[in-house]
Amino acid sequence: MIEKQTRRERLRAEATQEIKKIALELMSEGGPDAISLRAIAREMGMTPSALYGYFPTRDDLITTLIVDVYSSLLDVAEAARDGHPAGDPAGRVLAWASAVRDWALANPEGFRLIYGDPVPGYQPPTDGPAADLARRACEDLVGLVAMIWSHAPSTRPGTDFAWSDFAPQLAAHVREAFPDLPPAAVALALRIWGRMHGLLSLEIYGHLRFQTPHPGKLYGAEMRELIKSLGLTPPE
Amino acid sequence: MIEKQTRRERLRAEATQEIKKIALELMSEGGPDAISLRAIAREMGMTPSALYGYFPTRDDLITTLIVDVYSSLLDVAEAARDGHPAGDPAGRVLAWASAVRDWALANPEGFRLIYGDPVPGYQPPTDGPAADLARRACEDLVGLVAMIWSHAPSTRPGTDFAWSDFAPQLAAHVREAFPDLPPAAVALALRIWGRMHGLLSLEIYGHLRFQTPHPGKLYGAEMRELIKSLGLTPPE
DNA sequence: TGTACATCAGTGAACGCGCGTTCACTGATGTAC
DNA sequence: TGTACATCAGTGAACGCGCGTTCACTGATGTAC
Repeated sequence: MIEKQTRRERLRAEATQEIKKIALELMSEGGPDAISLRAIAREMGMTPSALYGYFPTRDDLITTLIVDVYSSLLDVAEAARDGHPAGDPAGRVLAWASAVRDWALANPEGFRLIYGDPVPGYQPPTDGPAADLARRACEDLVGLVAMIWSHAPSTRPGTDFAWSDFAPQLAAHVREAFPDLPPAAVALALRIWGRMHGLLSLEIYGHLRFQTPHPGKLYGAEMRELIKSLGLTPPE
Repeated sequence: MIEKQTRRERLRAEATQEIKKIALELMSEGGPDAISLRAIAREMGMTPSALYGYFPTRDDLITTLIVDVYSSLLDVAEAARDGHPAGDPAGRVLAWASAVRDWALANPEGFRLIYGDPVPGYQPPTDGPAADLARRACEDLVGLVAMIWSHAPSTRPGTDFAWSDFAPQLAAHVREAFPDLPPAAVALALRIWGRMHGLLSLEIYGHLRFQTPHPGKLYGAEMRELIKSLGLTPPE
């Protein structure tokens, strides 16, 4: 009996998964606004109203989609980073950065969902799970920078940053987790984020198409130069 | 009589301008898909069908908008660059980069129009004026790098790039315009583009909101470190 | 300067479309005795 | 094991909406004599 109850739940979970999968496919074909409940229903051979048994509203679907997709990105990136030992900071950073790009190329719709124009009419919640994930991404980066900072204390970007240059919540969190880290390290983390995001979003949005057939080479060069500028030696 | 003929044309030009202005306002309020002929007509106190006297179709409006906006960005950036003498490469680069950011902050809708998700259902032409403008932007950047290259031949990013790493058209154009420039310089130009675009699009799309109250300081630090890494000394 | 005609900006009604969402319902799947 | 009931996934019709685009038209502005 419990098993049968579970069967219903399993079917329900599978249907939910299929809805999300089809939503992403639709988006990959027609942009963010192609995610319509009617189109999903059509694709699934269902009635539009049937979807209301799974998501109370279209915006809830979108929110769920973003959280799912963002989590998967971070999971993949963190796993790649942790594939290298703590003694190999350059390897950890490069693995993390490469994983982010690989994921974005494999899931361009997901990348657009997270970083692109908000879906028409969709207002992202300022708190809640999505904001938590953004914070987690930022913490990952600061963690990587902290690791580098402790390994290669030689050359440092000299720009003077103060804790007041960052959001209070971020500043407080960093100072607690990494008491020895100066504000300039946080600035560096955000700048690294910018460097990755820049080449990546140009590539994903097709703006490098007419410039280079090997966007990955640019990305790699950028990351390796970053490593070098921090006093570490990148792998071959 | 010619004067009266001209008057009609002037009114027509003014109406065209107003259509475009309102389209951008609508987009700034409601995202790219808020650009609807009906909404524009509503805002102008006209009938939707009246707009067909100015643009044959909605997509033509969008294309015109993109070209307009992109041109204004490049005009502003080039003017800022040319406000510094040829003997001051760092000044020229920084002025150019600052102007791009200032423009983007003043015209976030324009930035999204150029670099964001394509407007739903809109397919950007692979050639034509929009592609020309992208090429012009790229040439500006390569020009700046060429200028730096000739001023500070000391430290060079060592990554090995070949001409085959770039689109044939771009490679040919650069080799003709700057015969002494190595492929690595073109790679550097694209990487600089990425650095600017990264922080800028994170800022414009609101992803830095919860991280820092002074995104401009990050951008400035990034640009000044770039200058330094190329062996130039940034202004104070 | 005055009249007859041409131009052309804008009107208003209509078309077919896809959308999110609601609501009363049917019928199959699971549960309790 | 068999029957009576509850649950709940999915149906199908309907709502009101905004959209791009068309088409025949009106009426003001400009032109030619």
